[in-house]
Order: sequence, then structure tokens, then C-alpha cells
Amino acid sequence: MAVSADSAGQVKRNAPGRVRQRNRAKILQAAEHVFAERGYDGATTAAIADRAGLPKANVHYYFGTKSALYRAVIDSIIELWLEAFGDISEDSDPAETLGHYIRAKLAHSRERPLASRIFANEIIRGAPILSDYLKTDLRDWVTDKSRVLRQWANAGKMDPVDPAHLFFMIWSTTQTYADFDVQMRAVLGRQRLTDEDFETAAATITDVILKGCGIAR
Amino acid sequence: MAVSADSAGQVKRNAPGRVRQRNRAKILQAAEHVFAERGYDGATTAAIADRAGLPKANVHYYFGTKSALYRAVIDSIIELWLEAFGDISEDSDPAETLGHYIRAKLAHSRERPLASRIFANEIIRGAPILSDYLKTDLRDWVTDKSRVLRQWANAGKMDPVDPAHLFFMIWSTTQTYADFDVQMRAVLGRQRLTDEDFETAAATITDVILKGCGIAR
DNA sequence: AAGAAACTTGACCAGTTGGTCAAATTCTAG
DNA sequence: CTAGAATTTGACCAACTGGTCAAGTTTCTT
Repeated sequence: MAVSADSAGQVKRNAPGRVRQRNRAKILQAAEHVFAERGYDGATTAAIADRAGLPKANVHYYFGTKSALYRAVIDSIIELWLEAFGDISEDSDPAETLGHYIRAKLAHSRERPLASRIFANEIIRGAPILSDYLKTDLRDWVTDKSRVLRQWANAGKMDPVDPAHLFFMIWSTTQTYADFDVQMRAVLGRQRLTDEDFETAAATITDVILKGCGIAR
Repeated sequence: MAVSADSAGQVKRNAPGRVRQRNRAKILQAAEHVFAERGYDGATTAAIADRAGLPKANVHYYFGTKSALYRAVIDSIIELWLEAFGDISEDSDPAETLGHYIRAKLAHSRERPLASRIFANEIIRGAPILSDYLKTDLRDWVTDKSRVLRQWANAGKMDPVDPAHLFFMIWSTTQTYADFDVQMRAVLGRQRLTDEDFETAAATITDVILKGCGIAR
């Protein structure tokens, strides 16, 4: 995508393609909202267009079909996902590394709950779009990091916990704060989850998992 | 619901109402499948009728509207949920009680994945139907059991872990095996999760959480 | 047995949905 | 400035959806 930008990364007022870029961005953002709130089938292109402040025909002009738009949204989410994965290498300190990873995942749930919900919906639906990604990139990542965890265990830095299932634990405990937000709010009696709630969550998850894996801090 | 049944609980061949009972059951089962696979908006009454082997008009004859049918499905799921909650009282042994609770939840994810997925979908959608249940029954349950966990902590039987967030951990780590089944299968490279997979999952979750809470076994 | 109640079902309908299109307008490059 | 490309948009459409209905069939009650 050829986009003109000045040194500060701002899009130039009169750069060619700026309309395209702005409208695509507006639509993608609107689509993220609507897909997250209503699911793929529940989302209508009309609702997305409304939220983007554009006529429906415009949405189709930029993305063709609803399914293509959904794909574009999913793609941008996966890009985020991969960034957030961060580094876990054998040289680093287990407590610090895993602690950091857990907090990063939780922060992501808080900052991008829509992305998390769309991802969750996609997986529950059987991952029609993401199944390739799961079987390749994600699987490789887990295989890779599992090696590190096993080395830590061999070095006596942690218990020999099954690495894949441990990652499942970390993913689920952190994602649940985005996907099941309503449930947590209902149980905790909150209108919105507060800073303290997230701090308690982070502390609880980190403490339990690190101690549970026999990782000294 | 007045249903005639013999001493073994079997519905009598010629008991009045047996047609109604059988068809309602067929439709509910079909609806559970379709709602779990496609979500509320994605599910069509025609698809549900097809799966139940009945004409669409028949579905409407028994349940009126799609939304009423959805409600009926949700109700039957919540009934299950409440049963599965089991007993957690201060006299019981923490390790045994929590261990049992975790295994029961995981078994439920394995045996009734459709129910779990419908529940997840409902919560992600903002719990339009279940929000009352979350704010009353579920919240009360957590409040009640939190007292027990605090007593265990005071008695030195476990660390003073935040009870609500601990329950969130247990729920998410066990439910993820139903809701995110595709993801686990992709990562583990399985066509289906095996007995061993579930045993490893149960062991990992139980070990990490119990040890992480400082519960001796 | 026979009338009443419950059930079955194909045909039908109005509203919604994703998607198209052509005419009008705005940009952009030379 | 101007021709061609890109964008905008209201009107439109075929397919599908949840839901209805009336006429027939089966089951139940007495």
C-alpha cells in the first residue's frame, strides 16, 4: 500500500490516496465494533456503514464483500497477536519473563477487548478463517517456547509442567477478562472493571501460576 | 410439565403428551447444536428444523419464536450449570474439594461442549438473557464460596488468594477446553483431544492451581 | 365410537440482507 | 487546465429469514 506520510508519520493533507486510507480505516474500525458486538452473522454491512458514517455502498466499494471485510479485520487482529507474543528465551529469567508475558496478555485484554472477542468468536465458530494460522504460526510458536520451558525445568528453575497446557492456562485466564467481561462485572458488582480489579487480577494470576509452576521470584 | 413415566423413568409408549415431549426434546437438541455452531444470529429456524427432522412450522408450533427457543436452550444449560457447581464448604478438605471441582468442570467441558459454547457466546454478546442470572445466582454463589476460601486462608490451609479471581481462573482454564477446542487441537496436532490430553490438562490445571494457592495435598 | 384437542405441514408473506449499478461528483497527474 | 481515474450514493434486486395460517391427520377423553 503506497501511502504518503511526513516524517512524523502523519498522513499528508493532500497526499494522494489519503481518502482511500481514511475511509478504509473508518470502516475497519466500525467493523471491529460491530463484529465484536454481534458476531459474524449478526453483523450487517448496513450497521457497519452507519457506524463508519458512510453509505452502505461505500463499504462494498472498499472491501467488496462482508466476508472480505471480516477477513481484513481478522488479519489486523492477528498482526497484533503476533506482536504481543514477545520474547521467551532460555537465557531470560523465568519469573520475570512469564510474569511479563502474563501482564502483557492481560493488558491486551483490557486495551483491545474487541479484538479479543472477535478472536474468541472466530475460534468458537471453528476458526474457518484462522485454522491455518493456528496449525502453523501458533503451533510453531508453542513448540518453540515449549523447548525453553523444558530447559528451565531441566535446569531446576521450575517444575516440569506440561508447556502447551500451561500456555492454554495463561491464554484463557487473561483472555477471559475481555471475553467474559460482563460476567466478571456482574460477579464483582461493578459497572466497569477498575484499575484495582485489573491489578488484583494480574497479581492473582501471576502469583498462582508462578508459584504453581515452582518458579522462585 | 405433567409427564407420565413408569417406575424406571421411561416414558410410556402410550402416555399422553409423549409426542409433545419427544418432539420438544428433538428440537431442543437440534437447537443446541445449531446455536453452538452458528451463534444466535447465524442459527436459522430452518436449520434447526432440518436437524430435528421436522418441518419448520413444527418448530414454531412448539416454541413460538426463535428467541423463545433460544431461551429454552439457555435455561436447560443453566440448570446443568447449577448442578455442576457442587459443594464447597469450610469443613471439607481444600485440596480434595477444589481438585474435585476443577475436574468436574473440565469433565463438563468435555461432555457438554455445545452447552459451554452457547454459554460463551451468550456472555460475549453481553449476556442479554443471562445478565440477571449472573447478577443474582452466580454472584451469590461466589460470595458464599469466597467466605469459605477466606476461612481456609485464615486457618492456614491456603494462601490468601483473592477468591473471585481464583474462581475466574478455574472457570476460564476449564471452559477453554470446550470453547477453544479447535485451537488446542491445532496446537497439539490432534484430530480430536484424547483421554490423555484431558488427563494432562486436568493434572496441569489442578497441580498449578493448588500449589499456586499454597494448598498442601 | 365420536367429538374435541393436539399435532402436522405445504404454501405463503412481509421484512431484511448482502450485493449491484449507473449516474454524478471529486481527485489527480501531466 | 483538463482528461481520466477514483470515489460517492440513492435506487434497486434476488435470496433468505422468522413467522403465519388453514386444511388435514392423529391422538386423547369420555
